[in-house]
Amino acid sequence: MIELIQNYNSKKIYERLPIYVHFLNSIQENNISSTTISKSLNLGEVQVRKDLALVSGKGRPKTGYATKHLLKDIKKYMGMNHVSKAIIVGFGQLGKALYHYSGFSELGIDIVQAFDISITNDFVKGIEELERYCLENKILFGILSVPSMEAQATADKLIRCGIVGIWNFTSVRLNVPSHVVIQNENLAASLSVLVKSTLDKKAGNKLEKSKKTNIS
Amino acid sequence: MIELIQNYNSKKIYERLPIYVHFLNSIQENNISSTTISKSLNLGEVQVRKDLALVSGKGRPKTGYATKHLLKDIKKYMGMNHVSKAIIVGFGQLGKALYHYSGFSELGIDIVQAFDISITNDFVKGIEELERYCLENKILFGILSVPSMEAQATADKLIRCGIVGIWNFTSVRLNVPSHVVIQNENLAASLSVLVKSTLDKKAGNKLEKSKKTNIS
DNA sequence: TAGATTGTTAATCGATTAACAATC
DNA sequence: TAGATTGTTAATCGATTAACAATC
Repeated sequence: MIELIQNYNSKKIYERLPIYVHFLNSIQENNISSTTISKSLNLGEVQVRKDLALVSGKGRPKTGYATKHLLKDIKKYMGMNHVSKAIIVGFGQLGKALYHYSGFSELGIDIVQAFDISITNDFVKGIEELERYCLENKILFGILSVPSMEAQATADKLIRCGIVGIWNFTSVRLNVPSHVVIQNENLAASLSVLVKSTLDKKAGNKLEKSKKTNIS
Repeated sequence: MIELIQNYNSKKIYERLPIYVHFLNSIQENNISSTTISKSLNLGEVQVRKDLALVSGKGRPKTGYATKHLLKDIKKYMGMNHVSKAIIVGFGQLGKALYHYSGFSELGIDIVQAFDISITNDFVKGIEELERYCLENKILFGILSVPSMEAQATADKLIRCGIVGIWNFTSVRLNVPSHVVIQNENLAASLSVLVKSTLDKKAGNKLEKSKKTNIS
């Protein structure tokens, strides 16, 4: 008999692991249990345990996990043990806000430079310097916060500069070659989801269901 | 025989419908096919058709959907046919960027006012005016972009003001009563997902899998 | 009529949760 | 030993995709 077990680790776990990292950084205890984590973060107890088992599996019954050790394992798994350098293109209000956002560094991400067509202050370089800068500094990640009109052209340029991961804040659905990863951050759509979910709940639906009942 | 069919409409569809709205607003054609939509937005053809069937179901073989009609049906389904008023608390760089973000209005969302502890310009009111403003104007949605330290206390205050949907940009996992909907927008975690996914792809994994093979 | 396109059922894939055995 | 907690398998739930019938 041949048995094939595939232990998938879902994409969703990638969203939760940074949350654990942030939490573990904030506590003092040397040991922490999955129960405590799950309660603090409003996540399922089993889910937390499964996540941790996948990336660490060094928990001990009764005592839980060694905080430091767990943190190290999660960071290693997520590639946070070395710094990932990212640049921003489009230094409007959103680009500026992201540039100064403080939550990235504990996750091993460093926004090293911003670019824009107009140089408004010391933080930003002109777009014409983009290519040389990215190639010289081996930048892999780009944050796209330009006007929609320029989204695709700018993405194309980023890819020519060696960027392989694009965080896309524009409303344009980018076309990119298969070696490039796009993460869309559609703020307007996201707020819409909140509005609709809230209206659903007010109307008494968890999620709307339509039910057909056939009796034959 | 009793047959029970439940036609779930997933949460995920709520993320796609605004994307369709934006796309439909951008085209000139009177009719549009699901094939064209799916190609333009890089979505599965069947998925688009299923989404549209759920909210409209007025497509015609050979011609597709009447653009105007489809747009109306999606908007109605999502509650975009009336304006949802939202306020922002925390007028730092991120709050400012969101306040001036232009993508919300076509989705029926209007950010009507910003609040902060310090009144830095004409757009913002002092936090002490929050309660009266929200109650008087029947505000249901709040955007939380305050420092993490004040996140929970501010959320509590919002809820006392009648807010039932909170778009949470802080890294705090809020505790709220069951009638309140939270949508977490964890920017740091989101960029982490991009980094990890990109590193995966570079390493040649679609998604990492661990395989156990037992032969007995 | 032929072909393009919709709409729906069934199958597959992916993610979470429940149950419970293992262990410190 | 008892009890708290981990780790894992099986079951359930949710979302997408494939196959194909219906129809303009």
